[in-house]
Amino acid sequence: MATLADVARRAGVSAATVSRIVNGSPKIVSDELRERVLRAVQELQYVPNAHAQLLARSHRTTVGVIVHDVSDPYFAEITRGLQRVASEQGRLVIICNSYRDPDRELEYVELLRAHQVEAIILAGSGYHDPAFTKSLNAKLAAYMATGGRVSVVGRHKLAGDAVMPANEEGGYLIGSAVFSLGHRHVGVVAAPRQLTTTTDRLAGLRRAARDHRRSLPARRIAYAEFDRDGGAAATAALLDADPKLTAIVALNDSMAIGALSTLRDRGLSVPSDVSVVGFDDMPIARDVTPRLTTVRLPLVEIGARAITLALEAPQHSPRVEEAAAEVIHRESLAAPRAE
Amino acid sequence: MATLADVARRAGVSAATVSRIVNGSPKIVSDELRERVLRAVQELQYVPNAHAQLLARSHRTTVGVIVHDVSDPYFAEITRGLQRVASEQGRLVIICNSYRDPDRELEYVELLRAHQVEAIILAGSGYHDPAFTKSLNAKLAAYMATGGRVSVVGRHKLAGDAVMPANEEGGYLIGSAVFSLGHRHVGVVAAPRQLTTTTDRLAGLRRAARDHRRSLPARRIAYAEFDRDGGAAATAALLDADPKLTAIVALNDSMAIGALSTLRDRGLSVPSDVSVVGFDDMPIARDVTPRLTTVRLPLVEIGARAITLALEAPQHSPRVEEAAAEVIHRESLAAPRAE
DNA sequence: CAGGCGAAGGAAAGGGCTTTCCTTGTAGCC
DNA sequence: GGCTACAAGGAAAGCCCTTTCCTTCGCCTG
Repeated sequence: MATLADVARRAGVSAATVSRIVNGSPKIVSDELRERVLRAVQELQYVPNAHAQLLARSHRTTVGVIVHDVSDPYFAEITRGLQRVASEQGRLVIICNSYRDPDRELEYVELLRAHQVEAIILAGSGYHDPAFTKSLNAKLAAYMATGGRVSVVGRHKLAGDAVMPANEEGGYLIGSAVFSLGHRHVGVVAAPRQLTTTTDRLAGLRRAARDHRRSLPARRIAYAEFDRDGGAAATAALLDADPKLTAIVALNDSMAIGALSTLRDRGLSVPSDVSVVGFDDMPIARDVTPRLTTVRLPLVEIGARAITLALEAPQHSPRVEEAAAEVIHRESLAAPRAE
Repeated sequence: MATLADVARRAGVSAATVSRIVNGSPKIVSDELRERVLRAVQELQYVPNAHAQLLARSHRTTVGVIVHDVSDPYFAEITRGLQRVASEQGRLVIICNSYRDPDRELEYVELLRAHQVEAIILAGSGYHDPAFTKSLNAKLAAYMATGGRVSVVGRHKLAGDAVMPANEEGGYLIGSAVFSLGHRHVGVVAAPRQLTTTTDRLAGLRRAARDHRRSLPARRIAYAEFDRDGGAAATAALLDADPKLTAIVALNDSMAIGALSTLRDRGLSVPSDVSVVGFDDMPIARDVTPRLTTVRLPLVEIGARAITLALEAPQHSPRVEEAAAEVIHRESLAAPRAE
């Protein structure tokens, strides 16, 4: 691998000159030397060692983002918004998938610190796990103490800037849509209960139930993995427990799609037999049959705002921004059949 | 930010000792010193600077992968297989999204080289673009000349190990399935023609047509972006040009879903009016209505094999491995209605 | 013509870590 | 007791760059 010194030797100049030319420093260099150096760079196919540069330079230009899984559309959207701002600001972003494993999340914070990132953005849901939250906080505090910037998406009980998706509000809106149509037997297909996203959305649902003089008994809430197969399994369990269900609220679109699949397998049609609603408005929501009624969160914007907060100068007190939720009405929700 | 030297000072030992303990070197260190050092590490929240480590160490442990877009399920699957092997082998992987921009692809090769990666895996489709291929080859050659390893997924005319998805074969299989049912008016929803993936799949389709004494005239092939909306637009164009179409072959599942959407908008039902088939067997293929008949490629395995090739010692001549395609029969393909 | 100034390039000091090679001290052996 | 041998820790030489001074030189000014 050719080094700066090799180039300098070949061009017959000092390392300083090569560095200045390669990096386009404002210092004036004669055209002749520039020419020679550039030729040497070409001939040797020289590429600067990024690690040496990072070590020698003082300022950082990389930010890290920890998500559950970028291939999940929810995080893909957030990441897209984030990347856009990052590019605009000349920052590189390192993406880390925690796959919802708290330990891995901890490791990644360490890794990003090791890589000297300028900011860490935590985009995954928070966990109801005091021990974990405490150690995560400790790690982040150590990072922030040395000038690192942190921002989070969602509820984390972390001292840092945050963008809050309106999960509770979204739950309330979609719940109201369902209850106001007259549904009385409503099942909820929920994600693991240790995720704050789950409890927040559920809380909104409960508030909507109360407002409509309905209740959401525990037996009508099935917890499962936060994906299509989890949704399918939870729906099956709900249906077995109460065949009279007229509506199913899934806590995200993937689970709603799983619900659709189970319903189809059982010969129940949507929405005439059972209504189904989702959450997140993933792109695929408009392409399933029936098209999914769901809650839209401005995910791209959430990502963009999270990184913007992280890149701006820190304030005295942590800033918290809300991102509004909105119900997208499609075909999968209808009034229950008259009994 | 605490450094190794800070830890050494605090523990009252040399930097060498700290390094040995932190990295678990085989050299024996007394329990007492180990104890003191570990305590200092804790107290200072020390995390080694990854760049300094990479600079000081000789061996590389990171690999880079360039894909079109990880949030595309096709690449998400490949990446998953790749990540699995990487973790098993103790390697970190850097993911780069080229968004199908050749220039960005070039830049990323440079960036990965700068980051001293051990191997580069090119997972995107090749391009029919001699100028680009040439400069990419030059960059990769320079990288390989200094000990870098390269492997590619798909056809790239690159001197390196390769895993070849059976695109031609897959095209042939799905084409045969369509033609053997008696379809005579078959439209193709194709991706941009400069992608080798497109031409390979098309070639298979043409071979199937010949075998069944049919043809695939140019007017029945519509090229568009390789995504859902591209598929929807191309389908509309095809239908406008020839309303008698009885089958549509989309070159990937996203485009097939777009086709389904256009068909639905026009009140045509699938498969009774028009059959639709896709390619890639993305997870969502079984969840749309009707369930999509498509071609499965062992994507996770392709990713795993690509990185395995890259990590193994290079052979004299580049190795090329084939990955078989298989038709997955679901509901979106049926015989054409008798006229 | 001395003195000063600005332009152009180089020397060298880091930046934080790994690792080889040394030094020191102790145990073991005849 | 004198010697070897080995265990345990440290000194210091890199790894490859950036950047801050310095030096040199030609030119202008008074």
